[in-house]
Amino acid sequence: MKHFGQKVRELRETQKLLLRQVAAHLEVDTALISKIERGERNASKTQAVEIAKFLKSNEEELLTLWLADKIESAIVEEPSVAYQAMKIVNKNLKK
Amino acid sequence: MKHFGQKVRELRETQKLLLRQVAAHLEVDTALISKIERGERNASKTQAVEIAKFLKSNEEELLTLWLADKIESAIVEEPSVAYQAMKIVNKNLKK
DNA sequence: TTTATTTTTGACAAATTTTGACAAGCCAAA
DNA sequence: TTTGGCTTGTCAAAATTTGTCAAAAATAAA
Repeated sequence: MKHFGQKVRELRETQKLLLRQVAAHLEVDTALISKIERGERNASKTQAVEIAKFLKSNEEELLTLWLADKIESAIVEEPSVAYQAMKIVNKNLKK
Repeated sequence: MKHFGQKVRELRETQKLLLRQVAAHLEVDTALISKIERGERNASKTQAVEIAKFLKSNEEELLTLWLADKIESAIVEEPSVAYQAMKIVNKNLKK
């Protein structure tokens, strides 16, 4: 399963767009988009939404990948119990 | 399913300990423990481990609750796709 | 009730983390 | 080589987190 940045890069390249063009749309530095695509930085939610729009992608799909990345970041600190913890969260989600 | 803080409070009260005593062990202010038990603040991983030891609880169980809280915090920003995102994380976990 | 003890609350400064820009670097194509 | 696109490292500013303090509130003891 792809990460947010990977998906963004894929979309961007398919559409033959430059980092510069995406950056311009978000009004940020090109370097930042580069980092986001390579997973070195996480996009803010706003940025994720803007990117989705600009790349004419399914917004929900991209936000899902974006959130998955965030969850994975949280898990890094204690991967050994990640599975069990996810189960708990799932249970809590349903309420 | 309980949250980390709830479980801590339960353990502490069962053992008839005061916030002050737990706080002393972690060398932090009583107010902080109060906040942690009520879920107003998240404990650091170190604190979680120290609390588990002091309350003679199963360390893994407490860490699991602790991580679940962290994941839930991450999810708050975009709950609508949480379930799908969790699925992705689960898949990635298995690799 | 008073009094004493414990817990909670809100505000705050300090510490830490995150953020994005900038500038210099790399690499491939011309 | 030069050019254009992307990457990298570093930095200050901004934002968030952290824990303390003092005071209020709740609880328990007298």
